[in-house]
Amino acid sequence: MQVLDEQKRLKILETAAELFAAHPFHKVLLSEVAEAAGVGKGTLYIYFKNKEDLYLSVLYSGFAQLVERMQRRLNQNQLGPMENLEAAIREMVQFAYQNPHIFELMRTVPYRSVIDSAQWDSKRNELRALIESIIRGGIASGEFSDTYPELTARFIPGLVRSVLVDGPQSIDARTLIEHILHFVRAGLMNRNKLASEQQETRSGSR
Amino acid sequence: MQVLDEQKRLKILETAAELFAAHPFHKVLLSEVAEAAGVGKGTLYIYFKNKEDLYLSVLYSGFAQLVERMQRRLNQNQLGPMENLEAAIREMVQFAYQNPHIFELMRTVPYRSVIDSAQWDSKRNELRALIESIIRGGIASGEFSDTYPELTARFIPGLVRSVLVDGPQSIDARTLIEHILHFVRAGLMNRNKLASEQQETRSGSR
Amino acid sequence: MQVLDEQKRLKILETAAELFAAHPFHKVLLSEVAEAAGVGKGTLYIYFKNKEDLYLSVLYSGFAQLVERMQRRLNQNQLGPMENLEAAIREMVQFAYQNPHIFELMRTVPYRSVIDSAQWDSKRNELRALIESIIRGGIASGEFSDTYPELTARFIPGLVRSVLVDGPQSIDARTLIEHILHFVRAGLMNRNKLASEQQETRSGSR
Amino acid sequence: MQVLDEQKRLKILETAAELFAAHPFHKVLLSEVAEAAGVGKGTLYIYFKNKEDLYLSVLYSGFAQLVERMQRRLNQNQLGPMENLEAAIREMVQFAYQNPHIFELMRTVPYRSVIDSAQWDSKRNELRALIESIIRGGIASGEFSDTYPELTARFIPGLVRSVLVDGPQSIDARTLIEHILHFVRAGLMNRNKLASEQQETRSGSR
DNA sequence: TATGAATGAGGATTCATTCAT
DNA sequence: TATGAATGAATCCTCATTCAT
Repeated sequence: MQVLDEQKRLKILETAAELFAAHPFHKVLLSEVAEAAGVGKGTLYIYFKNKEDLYLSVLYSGFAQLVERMQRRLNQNQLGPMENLEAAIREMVQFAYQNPHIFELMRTVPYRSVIDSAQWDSKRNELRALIESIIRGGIASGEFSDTYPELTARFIPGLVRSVLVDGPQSIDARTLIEHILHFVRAGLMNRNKLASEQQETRSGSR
Repeated sequence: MQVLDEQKRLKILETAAELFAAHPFHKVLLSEVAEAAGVGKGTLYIYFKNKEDLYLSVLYSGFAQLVERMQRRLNQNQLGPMENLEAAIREMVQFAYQNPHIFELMRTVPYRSVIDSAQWDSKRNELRALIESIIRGGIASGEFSDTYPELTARFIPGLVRSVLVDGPQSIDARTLIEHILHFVRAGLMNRNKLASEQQETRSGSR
Repeated sequence: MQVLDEQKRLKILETAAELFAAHPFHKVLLSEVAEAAGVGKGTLYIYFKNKEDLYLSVLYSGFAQLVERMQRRLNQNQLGPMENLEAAIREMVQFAYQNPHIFELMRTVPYRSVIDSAQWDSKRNELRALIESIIRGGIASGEFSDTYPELTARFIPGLVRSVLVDGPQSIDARTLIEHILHFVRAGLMNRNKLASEQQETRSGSR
Repeated sequence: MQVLDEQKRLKILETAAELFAAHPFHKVLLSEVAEAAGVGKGTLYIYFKNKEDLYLSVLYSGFAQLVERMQRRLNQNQLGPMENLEAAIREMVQFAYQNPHIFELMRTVPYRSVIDSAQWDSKRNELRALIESIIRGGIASGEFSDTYPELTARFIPGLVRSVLVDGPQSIDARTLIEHILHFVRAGLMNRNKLASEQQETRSGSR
């Protein structure tokens, strides 16, 4: 199952992603995937062990993409914690709208299956860790205040997902981002710092 | 399809909920559901039209239960918006811990089906509407401030669910409730009211 | 896989036997077997695990039949060793003409497979043991002389089989039986006894 | 399909013989044959028309070898019919021990094929004819007595094979040869000649 | 000549659904 | 009403064969 033509593998993955996004697993026919990808049915079995492997590969690769995108974006421009968190949320929402089924999968891989699920778990943890590290950064710098950063790190993707349950069409991305940011900012806001700033402001205006 | 033995119907629903929560739709065999429920395969078709109907019924009945509980609690004691919201969240988390299977199923219906899934959708909307009405109540009374109450209403169950995907054992209910409440309070806090109250406080303390 | 309707199971087995006799394994379609047996394709899978299991079941049951027939015939009428051997050979040839593919299988089950192959080996050994016991009986009674009865016991089915390789049509059963008997009699003839009998005869005729 | 590299062709044949002997036709994959033979899958199609042709070629070449060896040995030293028969049997057993795969394949061709299996059949007939001619020679010279030489000619390879199905290790070649010879001698013995010789002997000894 | 990636016809197998009991 | 044996449409998957390189 060594990959032979990475280009072809990607083409299949892409095509399958579209179909799995549009229909549930058991309604997606491999014959359709093959045709849509412009390859023979047998070819699928050269690049993927079976239907399930193809499905999980779609999800894994999508997920890996998201994590990679977020990481790249964070490394790109060194910003403050809040800007980082905003960027992460924007990236996540954007990705979620483009790949609604990938995000749906964040619920965990449905069943302990073929694919090395340790690989999976680690990828999921990467996302969580990424968000958590941003939060902890903010706490360290005094900008954020959070008693349970590890819970908050799970909340954020959960907020994105909660809206997509009804399909992305139900709300536009911009609004969603804004509202999530509102909640996250409010929840992480350092009251003490805020209070002392207000104090200063009041003092200065006198 | 007049329901004949409500006890048996519930037993089937319960069993199916467990299985559908543990495995994806296409991996759940009706023969397994029947066996696990201690009925014959044919019996399933007396109580449910087909596999998909069974699936949707699981969702519907689960949500109906949750909604009913929440409504009862809210009617029980007439309180202010924040107390109501707190009660709703407590109820929801409690339910999630008691019925992890049902809550796990709070995901997209696997496919836009031939079958009329309106019934199930409407139950889901009821939950949303319930939460939303609490929020709108709070806005009306000036206690809350929220630009998109309909989004917030989706966020709340999403927060519960986001933590449970890794299994309820990963966090205790009390902590989860606290952290959700923290975020919800922060997000809904009426800054103006808060500010004016602080103003009053400061004025009064002088 | 508990047998449900033994009658139906036998019908399938019979039908499959005919088809497997007429065509090699991979040319026999289960759809054809099902149709010929007057059952649905799925029904085959109620009674047999899969195609291979069906195939091996055909062979095993055929083989068991042969052994049983031979045993019954031998028990029926208590005769001398030579008569027994003749009866066994007649039975075997007759069976071979009726079930050419079963006999072909005496070569050992093609590969260590699904079916409990210990069951198989024991059945094959039964046939061998049956013949061998007849021979040993003859040796004990002084009618036969054989240095390697265990080899001879293998020779006899081998003789039957050697002719069937070209298909039963190549020679008629009667002639085959005669010729096999000729060889077996000659090979097992007790020369000493013969000689002494001849001696007696000559003596008596003087 | 001009043969290009006889060495490679033989390597393929050898490998295929092993695999076809070890597994039934439909379980032998050409990909496995190719790999085991150390050639590409496509190469098989340069040397053989298709899978069936490969199979038949294995049989043909195996038999051709055996026939050739036997013929060479018979031509080598001009002897009497019994010595020839003995030599043939020794050669056959020896070959069987050296090439268990080929001998194992001395079974019915799996199916009456599209492909012309006449070639292979004719090789098999050559073996038979060779043995038969020895027998007929013996009959002509009065040394043998046989009502069905064509059957006997089939019996002899059948005797060899019957023992080898359980693996050659089960019996040593020398014993097998002896026992086969015993049966063949006994079966072909000219009773009249024997009788008259005995008569002579008795007469002479008086 | 040699290769092995690609192919797709062919067929085994599954499982939701039916229905005689 | 309850059952589970029977069904066969639906579909995954295999593997002999081809052909561009």
